[in-house]
Amino acid sequence: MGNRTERLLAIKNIIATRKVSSQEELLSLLDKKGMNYTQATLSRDLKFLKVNKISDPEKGYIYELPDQHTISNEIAETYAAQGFVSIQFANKLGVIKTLPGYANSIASLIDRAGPFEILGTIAGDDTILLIPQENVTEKDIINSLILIIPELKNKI
Amino acid sequence: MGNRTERLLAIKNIIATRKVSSQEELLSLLDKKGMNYTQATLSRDLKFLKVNKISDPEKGYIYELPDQHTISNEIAETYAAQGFVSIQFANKLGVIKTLPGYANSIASLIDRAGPFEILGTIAGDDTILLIPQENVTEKDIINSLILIIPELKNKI
DNA sequence: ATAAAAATTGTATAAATTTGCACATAATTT
DNA sequence: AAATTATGTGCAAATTTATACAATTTTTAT
Repeated sequence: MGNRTERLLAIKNIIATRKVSSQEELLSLLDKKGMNYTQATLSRDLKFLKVNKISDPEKGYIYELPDQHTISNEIAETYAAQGFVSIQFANKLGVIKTLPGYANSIASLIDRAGPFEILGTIAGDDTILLIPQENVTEKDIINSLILIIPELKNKI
Repeated sequence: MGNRTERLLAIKNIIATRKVSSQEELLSLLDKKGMNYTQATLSRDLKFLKVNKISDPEKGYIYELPDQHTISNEIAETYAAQGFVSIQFANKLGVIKTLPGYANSIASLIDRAGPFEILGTIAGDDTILLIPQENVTEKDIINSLILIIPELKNKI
């Protein structure tokens, strides 16, 4: 019946709007809207809606609608990979060379992904300094970079 | 017991490589590599690595490294929004007009996101036919589109 | 319109994940 | 070097999420 559809829409709406980190929480938010169901139903709904649970600095983990994610793709990555020229290591530091002007955007991509292998980066105009975590090998660093920008695989 | 960094790398590696859908499963995969810990440790590790749990058609939900996602929506989305011209509704159907040649890529974006409000799409060269789910309003459809391509907000 | 099949949901329970506590080990300070 | 502090981990309890089953409603086919 229309009831389920209505509930699914409400759930999508809530999750798109606020940070929800458990089904119980979602349950009580729906309750306030006069829709009252049980946690089991929400479990099924979330699966149906393909809702993901993703890391959030504030609340640990929160639900997220799948759409957002799925979107970004080759276009973005290709664009990033385009500016990448090379990477070399010396004295436990990594140095990435990029086309002029690309360093900052690539570095920010790395920073945003924030893999634990990489403590941080400093970017100039066509150079990125990359500070690795201790006990992490060059190969580990490269793997984590490829994970962030898959197209790099062909350029390293 | 090996060291933590080594374990974290192994976990990243496993998750990047295969579809893992529970910590127990991950536990036994590590076990096979001679690394043996407890599920509680993995729980903490996954949180540390900001690993997400995302919907997967095969295995229900699987772990995914955060990198992939986060990458860079703007570029891809802007690109998509660029081709969007208008949307209109008639007889319970939606019709999206796009710039010539854009219809397919935009439609595939919608299909990939697969919001339940939209049963499916059919794309020509500059037109997308959009078949809504029953009992879903035009506003619901538009909201779900905006969720997929936020930049559309200004063009609708 | 009616019987059969399919879908929806709650209840109870199982399974999966997180967390408090205790303890060991490593790092830092004095 | 001793003392203090921080970090990592297992265990068990608590919390959160998923599911088997049964009751109920909706849909489909006859």
